[in-house]
Parts: sequence; C-alpha cells; structure tokens
Amino acid sequence: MDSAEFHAAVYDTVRRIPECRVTTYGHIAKLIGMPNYSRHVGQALKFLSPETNSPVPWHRVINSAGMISSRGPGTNGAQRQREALEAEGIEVTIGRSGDMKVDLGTWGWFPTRNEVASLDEAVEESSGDES
DNA sequence: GGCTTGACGTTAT
DNA sequence: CATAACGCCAAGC
Repeated sequence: MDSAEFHAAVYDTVRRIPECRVTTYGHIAKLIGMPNYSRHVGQALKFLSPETNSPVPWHRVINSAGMISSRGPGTNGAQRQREALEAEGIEVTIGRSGDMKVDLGTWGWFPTRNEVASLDEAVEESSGDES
C-alpha cells in the first residue's frame, strides 16, 4: 500500500465516524490494518484540513488522551476543531493552558473492523472498497 | 546513506 | 492523575 492508498483508507474510515462521536488516530490505524501507523494517520489528515470542505470529518479524530493535538501555538487549526466538535454537540473541556479535551468514555467511538464492514452496507456509498 | 521531526500510542514511575 | 521513557514508521533535510 502506497501513501496515496493509505490516505484514501484513512479518509474512507474517518468518513464513517458517526455524528457526535470521536475516535483516535490509533484506532483509525487499527481499522485500516496498520496499528503502528497512528502518526501517519495524522499526517494524512493534515493534508486535507486546510480544505475543510472535504466529506471527511477530520475534527472527530483526536489522540488517545482525548485531547486535540496542538499542531503549533500560532495556528488556529485546533481552535477550529474545537468549534466543529461543539457545533455537533460534543462537549469539549478547556483547561487553563488552553488544552482542549474530549471525554472518550462518553463520546468515544471504537468499533471493530467487522462492525465497520456492517456499517458499510448501511452506507451503501459508491466508494471503492479495499481488500 | 544517516539524523531529526511529527495532528501518536502504550507502559512504567 | 501528571510525567517520563520507549516504540513506532514515513518524510524531509
């Protein structure tokens, strides 16, 4: 699998995250069959974040600690992500250091690969499948 | 070629 | 519960 396919797999998986739910980079990596590629999931997502018009709900992907990754003090990306999450009704905790955290126990979405496959039938989109 | 970096994860203090 | 250490793999330099 080259980087392009990896990106496509990531987008395809992230797109299936239900509304008002969040998941982690690591779980996305597991779903596409590459448990140790968590960092590259983020790498793929940042490639489409400037768009914000893509069908990929990138804002629903956070790290295992449930916090929105910084990506640079001067950038407003994290801020936009918090806005998007709250817009969906997801509760975001703000710390004193400006750390934005989501309760994974409440909003987390961690299905198995099989469950995602069953969701695939419900979606019935014209997306070319993998494997 | 090696060294550093990064929207990360897990385990141990 | 907050920090630290270690592991991980592609990309850029």
